[in-house]
This record gives sequence, C-alpha cells and structure tokens, in this order.
Amino acid sequence: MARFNFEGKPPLEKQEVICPLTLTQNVIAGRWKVIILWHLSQRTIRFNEFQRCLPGISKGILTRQLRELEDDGMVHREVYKEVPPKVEYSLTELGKRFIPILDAMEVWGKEFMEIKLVEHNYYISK
Amino acid sequence: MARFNFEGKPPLEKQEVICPLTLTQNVIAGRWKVIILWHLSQRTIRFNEFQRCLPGISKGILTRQLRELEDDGMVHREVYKEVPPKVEYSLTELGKRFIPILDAMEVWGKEFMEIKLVEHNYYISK
DNA sequence: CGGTATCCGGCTAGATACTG
DNA sequence: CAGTATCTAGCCGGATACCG
Repeated sequence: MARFNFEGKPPLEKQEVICPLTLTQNVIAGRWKVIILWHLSQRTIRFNEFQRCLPGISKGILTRQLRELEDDGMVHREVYKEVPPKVEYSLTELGKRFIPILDAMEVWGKEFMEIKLVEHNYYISK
Repeated sequence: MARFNFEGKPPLEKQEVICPLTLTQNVIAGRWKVIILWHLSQRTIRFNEFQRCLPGISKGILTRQLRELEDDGMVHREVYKEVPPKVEYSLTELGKRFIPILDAMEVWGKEFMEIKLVEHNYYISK
C-alpha cells in the first residue's frame, strides 16, 4: 500500500486530508487480498494451504500479497522453528475488525449475482 | 469489470463457481470507483462537478470509470437534451444497496488511520 | 459541457528457476 | 515447507488533442 506513506513523518498540518474510504480501498487493492482476508476470517492458514485455497496463485505473488497485508497490520505471521518449516497466518485485531466489510461485500455480491443471472435469463435455485 | 463475462451465456453448470466477494471486488476495482460511489451516495452529480470533486482526474479516465459502473448497473446516466449539454449521474437501486459497504469501509478506514497515527506518535484530536 | 481517440509509462500479476 | 530472485506481459491510469 504505497500510497499511504508515513515514513517521512511530516507534520500533521501539512498532511493532505486523507480519505478513510480511499485508505481502505488502498489496503485491499490487490488481486487476492479480499479473498485472502476472507479465508483468514474462517481459520488460521498455512502458506501451502493458501496455494490450494487460491487456485492458480504463484508462490511469489502469494508471498507479496501476504507481506503487504502484514505490513498494513491486517495479518499476523507466526513462524514455528521446526523442520520442515511451518508458518501460520491469522488475522490481527485490526484484521478482525475488517470482517463486517467482508460480510457486507458478500451480501451485496450475492444480490448482484442474482440480478445479473435474472438479466441473462438464468434460473436461480433458491 | 472484464473478469465477469456473461456474454457467451454458457450453461450455468459449466460456469465456474463465482465468489460473491471476488465479484464485488471486481466491480469496485478501479482507482476512482469507490470515491465516485460515495459522492453519488450524497447527491446527484454532473460530469464537470465530478472533475472538481476528484482532483486530478482526467475526462478520459472519469468517463471510463463512470461507464464501467454504469455497465455494471451501479450508476444511472441521465442525459438532458439541452444546449449546453447536461448529464446527471446518480445511483441505481443496486448502487444504493452498496452504501452499507461504503459505510463499513469508512468506519474501518478511520480506525485504521487512528492506529497508524498512534503508531507514528501523532497526537489525535478527539 | 461532456465527452472521444490515441498514445504512453508504470505498476503488478504471473511465470520460472533456485534455496534454506 | 516456505519461501526469494528475476524477468516479462498486459492492463490501466494518465496526458493530450480533438469534437458535437
């Protein structure tokens, strides 16, 4: 989430007014982040499990998406010093507070699907 | 939102299982869409007004974001046949149902901001 | 006023090879 | 198992010029 950069720590007066909506959007911008957060809202997940949950994702991009979520304080990464290695990902408190958004998105997404299915004359099984 | 394509109308059985979350994410993927939807949740807006609401956006990209939202059924475009031209954008019913997500995103974004400000030793005025 | 048409650059997803 | 390093391709935002 490069657009939100406190590194320079400029005085608050000189900061641009930051929009909470844009901020939220930036945090979850990324092809896999929303669905990653949803999986983590269900349970703790290991790295390799994610590759099975997210068909087609490569190690490289999975690592990056997880790191960015970690950097933004959404995800906790727990490393167990074992052989073979074991790393577990889970939601932080901040990440858990994001769940209402996931729920709202899921509700709306289903409404959207129903409407689009009706428009295209699909039968919708209730 | 090119990833969700019903154009070919394949049988429902052959459709991939579509995730409502991913669907929602795809609809609002776009640099300006969330903030556009928020402005439209406040009031009807004309094209030129948007350019003032969204500092730095160009006509081209504004048009594209609005068209995509229109194509996805989120935004209504009302053209008044006057000279000079007048076009008003507003939320459709589907668009209005999206407002709870905007609200949840705003709440979370503010929490996120507070946490990040505290982490960087900023004083937060209550 | 409210757009199109066109071109361009950067970001980011994705693929592949390698590693502790 | 859980990554890192490197490279590439394509999309998308942005700029600019023009139009009814």
